[in-house]
Amino acid sequence: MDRALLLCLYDVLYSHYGPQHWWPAKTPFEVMVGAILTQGVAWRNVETAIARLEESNLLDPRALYAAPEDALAEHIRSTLYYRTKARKLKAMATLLVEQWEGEIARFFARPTAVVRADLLGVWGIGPETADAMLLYAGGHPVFVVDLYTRRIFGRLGWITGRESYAELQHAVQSALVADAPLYNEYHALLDRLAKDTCRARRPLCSRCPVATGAIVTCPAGRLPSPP
DNA sequence: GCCCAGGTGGGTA
DNA sequence: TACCCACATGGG
Repeated sequence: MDRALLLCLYDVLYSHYGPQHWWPAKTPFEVMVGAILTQGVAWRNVETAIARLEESNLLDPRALYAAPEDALAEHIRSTLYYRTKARKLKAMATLLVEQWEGEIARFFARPTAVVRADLLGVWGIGPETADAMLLYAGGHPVFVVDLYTRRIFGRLGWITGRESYAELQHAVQSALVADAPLYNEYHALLDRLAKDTCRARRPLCSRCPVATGAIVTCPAGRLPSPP
């Protein structure tokens, strides 16, 4: 992954869209809950579930840990696979309460690799969810690779699309400095771009700043034209 | 009515 | 390892 191209794309997106203010949550624990609930669904479906959990005072590790799984499931029906996700939330709360007394800050205040291994050990938390939690709840400098990231990089011709999660993450992280605020904003901007283009079934070359001419004049001046 | 949305775990070849 | 499938709502 080319450092100059990555930074160029970032600059173009940031100047076009501005800061995205991710993650939209009041507490780190709410980020962790949201990271599980958003698996495989659009964020708007998650918002109603988060609101219902908040109304019932369940956006707290101990409260979630103590709540019956079936009752929990009813609160999050809007997020698809709600029974599965209720089980995932309980698994996460079990780790945080039984091993960390519900103290999120202390849980994250360890080396990135150690926290990541703990998260990946929880049933229902895979690499993308673990990294979203590390970055947006714990402030750890890990680049989150999601479907949107793959689509954008793929359409720019930067990747083949067959790379593994770890390969893509390593490619980005080794090209950029380890910088949590940068990774935070970059991921959010890629998401925004993808929603404006890929998901709307719109070609990358219309309505997309990558092809509006901004790229052509970027300092690196080497971004390939979209197909 | 039909398709798909910010993933993960489990099963099979 | 590399697919394939279940999970099971809501909006376009």
